[in-house]
Amino acid sequence: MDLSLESGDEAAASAGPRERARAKIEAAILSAAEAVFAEHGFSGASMSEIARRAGIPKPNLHYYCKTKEELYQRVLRRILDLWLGTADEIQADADPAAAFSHYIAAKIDLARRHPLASRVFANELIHGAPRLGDFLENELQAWVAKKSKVIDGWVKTGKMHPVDPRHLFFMLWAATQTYADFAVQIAAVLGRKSLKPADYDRAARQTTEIVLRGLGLQ
Amino acid sequence: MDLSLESGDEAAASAGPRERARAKIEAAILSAAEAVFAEHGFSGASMSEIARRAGIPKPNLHYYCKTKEELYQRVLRRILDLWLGTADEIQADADPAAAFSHYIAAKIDLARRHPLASRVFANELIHGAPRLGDFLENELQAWVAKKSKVIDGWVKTGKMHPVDPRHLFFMLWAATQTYADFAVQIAAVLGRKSLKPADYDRAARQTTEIVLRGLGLQ
DNA sequence: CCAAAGTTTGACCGATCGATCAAGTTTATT
DNA sequence: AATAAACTTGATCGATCGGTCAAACTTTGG
Repeated sequence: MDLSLESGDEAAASAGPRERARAKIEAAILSAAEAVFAEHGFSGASMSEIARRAGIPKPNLHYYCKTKEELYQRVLRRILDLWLGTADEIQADADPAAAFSHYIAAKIDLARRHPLASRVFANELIHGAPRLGDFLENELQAWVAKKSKVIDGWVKTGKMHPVDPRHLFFMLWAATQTYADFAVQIAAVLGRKSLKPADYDRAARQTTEIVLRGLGLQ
Repeated sequence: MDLSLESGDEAAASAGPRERARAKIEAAILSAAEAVFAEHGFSGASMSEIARRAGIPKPNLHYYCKTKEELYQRVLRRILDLWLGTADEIQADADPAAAFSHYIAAKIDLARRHPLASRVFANELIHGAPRLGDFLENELQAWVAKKSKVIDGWVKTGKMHPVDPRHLFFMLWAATQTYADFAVQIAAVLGRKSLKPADYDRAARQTTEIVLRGLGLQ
């Protein structure tokens, strides 16, 4: 049964103090790394700063993550799983209006709760995704193909105006993630130091309205 | 009249071979710098690689641009002017539907013709705009305020559904620039090596349709 | 034709980077 | 208690970075 199998990062359920300490340190490392990678990009991020923010000496950081590349891959993988976890509402038997409403709300909520993750991913894409492996061509494309079939179905049954589902997703991704990736710009235009909950709410409401009406769902 | 005033980069109209050579070199430098900054970000970009792509030795690059910071500022300034130059169609006496159509088309055309510029700007925003000075708070905010008044006017005269113009701009910026900033992702999902003209056309058409209908303009 | 100014370039500098090492400490096992 | 394994850390390495220097070369103006 192998109950001693470590489940990765944080699920140190019933374990000795060593496992628990290790889980805590690895969590601190991943959190610090995400912040530094989001702020400075891969090249600009330094292992020294990540170690400092995680509260450990630099050689100790290398003990847990052999190379900067490996640390980045760990951070990235966590983000990709977060990314693919959304949009379970878009299914054939769902109501299109409700599904898109929920999707937009969920995506903007993701931007609010995980802005650093979004920025690391955006940074990776901007620079040509040199460290993303085959995620885009395999996992993401399959994800889009599956959801596109659902939307094509809605179109064929006259439930919404005809659209190219793929470009629709590009638009939804962009319109929602912009509130994480380009938050500085948005905050500056809105005259704030940082975005408030009301800003995200208004963004979600207006984006939903325009998109639903634009798709003939309202 | 001071006809000898150099107008900056390339307008070496009637000048000696030295001025013309200088203009050509500076153009090569800015072009190379834009490409390298877009690909690697500020920290990741190296003066050596910029010099190599511009076809000159590194000390010669420093002769034309004292520091990496100064070179980046020059590249950035050129991009910001390009950015603010769009959207002259959004004016009080214009037809809203035509104005938004033209704006979306112009923005996507900008993404197609200047993807590197868009990526440098996006990269700057993602990392908190540490080198953007007061552009966001001054120039951009004023730009948005001016255009927002126009849109507010259209709303008050019942020409379109009520919206918060600022969030509308966030959506339009995101939906159009995504075709430059995240072109790798889009190309991968569409199953292409790089985006084709038809992709941009379809993007512009569908984005325009959804937005116009969403704003009650169609 | 000559001196001054502008331009080019190989060699080099200190700083910082990712990564390693070796010696230490702490914890788990028997 | 003893041994092995896991973990910690100051010191240090070679590589690369942005930037400089001084000596050469080229154009310009008188």
